[in-house]
Amino acid sequence: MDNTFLQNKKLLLVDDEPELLEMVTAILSDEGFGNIVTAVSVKEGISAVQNEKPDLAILDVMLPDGDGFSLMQQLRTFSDMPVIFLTAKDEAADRLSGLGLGADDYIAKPFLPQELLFRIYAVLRRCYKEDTPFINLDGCTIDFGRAEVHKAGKTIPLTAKEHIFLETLARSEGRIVTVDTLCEALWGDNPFGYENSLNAHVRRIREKIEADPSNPVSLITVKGLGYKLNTRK
Amino acid sequence: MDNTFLQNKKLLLVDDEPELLEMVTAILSDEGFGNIVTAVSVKEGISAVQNEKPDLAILDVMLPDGDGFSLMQQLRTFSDMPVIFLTAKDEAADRLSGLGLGADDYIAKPFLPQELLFRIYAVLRRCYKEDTPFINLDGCTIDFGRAEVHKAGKTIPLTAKEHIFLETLARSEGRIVTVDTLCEALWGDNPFGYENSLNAHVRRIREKIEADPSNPVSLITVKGLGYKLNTRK
DNA sequence: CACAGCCTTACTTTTACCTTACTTTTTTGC
DNA sequence: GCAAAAAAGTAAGGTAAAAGTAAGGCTGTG
Repeated sequence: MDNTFLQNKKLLLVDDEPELLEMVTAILSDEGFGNIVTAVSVKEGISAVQNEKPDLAILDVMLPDGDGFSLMQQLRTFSDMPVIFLTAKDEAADRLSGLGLGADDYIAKPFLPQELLFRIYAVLRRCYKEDTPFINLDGCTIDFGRAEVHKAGKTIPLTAKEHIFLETLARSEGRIVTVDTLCEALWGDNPFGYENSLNAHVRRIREKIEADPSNPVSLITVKGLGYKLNTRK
Repeated sequence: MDNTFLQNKKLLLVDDEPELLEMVTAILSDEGFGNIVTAVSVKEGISAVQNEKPDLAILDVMLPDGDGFSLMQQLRTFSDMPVIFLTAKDEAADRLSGLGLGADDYIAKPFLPQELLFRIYAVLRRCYKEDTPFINLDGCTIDFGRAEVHKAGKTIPLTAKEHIFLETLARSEGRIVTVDTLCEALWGDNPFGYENSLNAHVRRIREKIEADPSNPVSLITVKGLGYKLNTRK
């Protein structure tokens, strides 16, 4: 199983013991995670989530100014990021409060480095499996890492906008993505007046990924609703 | 947190101890899971996955004709369904083999029923949170995320108006929705003079979702009041 | 039997999207 | 910093699918 694409996810670690922070950070860096943020309190944790927007939070249950559970509850008011709890005491009551709140996993100290890593991978994999760097379409494959389309032996480069467009569609594999959502992904806060430009991009993308751009089989328009990307498993 | 939508997921339980199968099945049924399949060996497990296509597998590590790990490895050759291991001995080595293979979680016996449930929810939520909402009707299912009807193996696309119409009805499943409400959902602020057009849509929708459009069983008219959508299950 | 309310079907209109060529903007290489 | 190339955006005419319209036909009710 190739998990390397998960290593560029940003991890947030909240614990008040400096040695533990250091140890875990070391384990994670060794493994290849290059994007680790730490915090030592509930307060710091909250602002770290808001400012850094990590992809996964690993929270100690015991914190100086509260506990990991209340930190998580506060998080949940504005984010549904995955959360793993870390705790000194392996008590059933604690496990249940954490999992009951909707945590994704729970690890009791002391833990083996390998177990921590595996659990992190398991959670990340499930949460971000759509971020895989490759997808297969009917007559071609898209390599998001390289921003390339491979079709009939040829390699066709994708432009920036095309890349975002396809990524947005790929993230909700097969389901309809509205024009509004796409415009927002492409043009940000003020995504108005670009509908026509979107059309032009659709055409150009079809020329790259479809065998017959005028009769698309992968990038499908759903009149009045949006577009969808048919992936081939 | 509302997890009820996860309770119609199909669970596969593989264990060779009848009492444990029975106990876990009882826990799950009590909780509201209505779709539980069991198997007692690696061989049975494999064929259960192929025939029943469950959404989650809960595997005992010890099985008469092999172990849960090899069962999982065989599964992985044709499915990436989520897997939770269940084991008598809580040994680190076991945990690591399971998680290392890409299992989603690992529960040591004896476990608290609550913990089992929470971990099942955590895994299901993670894996199916983006599931498109869909509903089952008498002879077909409607996939709203894809705007498609699946009937007798065929996939029939829904148009924008049909989509809104069905969504409006589905939202108050089974109850009567007035013509006024429907018109407002379809034509917004000034929903007058469209009653006839609504009729036409009703007909077209029935052609898509009913076995016999002239004798509807799902999309029912309630004379003088409106329409209702009979859902199954 | 007459009427109301809905069904059915064929037909017309409309709208959302396609297509293409062209213009403007951004990026790249020298 | 400039010119060339690439990417992105704009505009206009075309088209087919979707929506709307209308007319005649059922069916149950008073």
